[in-house]
Amino acid sequence: MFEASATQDPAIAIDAIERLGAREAFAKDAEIYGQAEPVEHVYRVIRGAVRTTRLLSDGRRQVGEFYFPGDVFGLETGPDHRYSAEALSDCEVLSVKRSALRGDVAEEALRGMIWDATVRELDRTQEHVLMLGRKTACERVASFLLDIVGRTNGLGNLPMSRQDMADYLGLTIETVSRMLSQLQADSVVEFDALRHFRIRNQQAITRLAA
Amino acid sequence: MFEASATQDPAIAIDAIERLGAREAFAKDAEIYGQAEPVEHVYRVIRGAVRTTRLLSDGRRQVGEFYFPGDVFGLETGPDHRYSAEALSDCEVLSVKRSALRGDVAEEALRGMIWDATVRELDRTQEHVLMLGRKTACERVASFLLDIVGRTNGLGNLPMSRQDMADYLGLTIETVSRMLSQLQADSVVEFDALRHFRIRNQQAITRLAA
DNA sequence: CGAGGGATTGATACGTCTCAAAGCATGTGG
DNA sequence: CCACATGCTTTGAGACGTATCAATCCCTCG
Repeated sequence: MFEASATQDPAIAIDAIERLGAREAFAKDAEIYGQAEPVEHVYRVIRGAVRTTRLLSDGRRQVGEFYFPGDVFGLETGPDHRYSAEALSDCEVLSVKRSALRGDVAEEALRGMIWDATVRELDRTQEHVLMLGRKTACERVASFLLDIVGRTNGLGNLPMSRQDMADYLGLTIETVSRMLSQLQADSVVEFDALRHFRIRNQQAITRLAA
Repeated sequence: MFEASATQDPAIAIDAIERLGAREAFAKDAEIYGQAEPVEHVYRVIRGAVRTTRLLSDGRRQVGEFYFPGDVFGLETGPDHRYSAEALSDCEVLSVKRSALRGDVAEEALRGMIWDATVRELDRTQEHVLMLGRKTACERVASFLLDIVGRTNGLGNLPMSRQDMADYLGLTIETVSRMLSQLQADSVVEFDALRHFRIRNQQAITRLAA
């Protein structure tokens, strides 16, 4: 259960979800599932990007995570979703009914994939806790940019708005904007468009990410 | 794998870990495992309490979680620990070698228990993210007290220091202390000892926890 | 090309941190 | 059993970082 999935060919799991999964398309900002809805499916991003969000009663919003092609989401654990999931851009996802996973020994590979995804999710969530608990605004933004680059093959594309970034980083939109401006002024990164940047000083951004 | 564990008798899993696990005792502040050590065991608290912590390079500390009797910890996911675990008080834990879990169909119940514990861990970590990202100091402290009461059968015992609380809540020790004083002044809680309190106004603390 | 909404920048307010001192538990030795 | 020493906790004053409010900018899309 633990080490097995690390050593097996990931293509087997991909094959399993592709055989069982239904392809679905969502328009930008469409809800994929809602907070407090029952957990019925597991999803995998094919194209585009997805965010999960959670609302406090007075409207404060926290973004749980961003998901890119290949990422699995919807792994939440209770009977009901605690986060809702929305399309960041027009996107396509594969979805598999959780009930399809029960008792079928042939889908062991798919289970392994879900275990791996859960483990990765926990890992990333723990990193998120460290960031929100102990990093400064500048460090959070730097960490975020570095993380995005690492997850998207070095392309500095930001499919999310500044508000989404702020709600992920536990900051306001103005603070995010100021930090981005500052990083650019310090020649750490360079934006050639609102949502596209490149790293100009790898060493500096790595140090700033703390 | 998903629903199965929810419907099965938890006593079976408890039995499995008790049969396989080795009982170990740790003195207050002793390290159970260290950051960057290989992940070899899974643990369950028998008596006392445990904290997991993570250090930034410059010494800033984040407490990941507190664990009480019955809780499973050490579930971290990569080959190496990203958090270290320490005894909050003199305590006893059961530990099971992860390698003992591999390929043994008879230990399915134990696997189910680990799945459940991982899921609970993810759940709590997501709650932690929301708290650190979007709650005020007062709300964090109120949430924390409420959580502790919920996890320890209504006993308002705090086995951790103010510093541990601060590092869990992403605050300083002084701010935690001020918020506790304020909650007490407002008759929301009452401390009869440094580490023992009771809730005086359930409605108020629930509202403050946001 | 013009309208609209997101993003940036600026000035100020506020919450939390920092530094410092005093208070209070806990444990030790007389 | 008391007195003291030690370390943790509380309280206070001031500094700092981020939020808030407001105006302008500038992309994007129609």
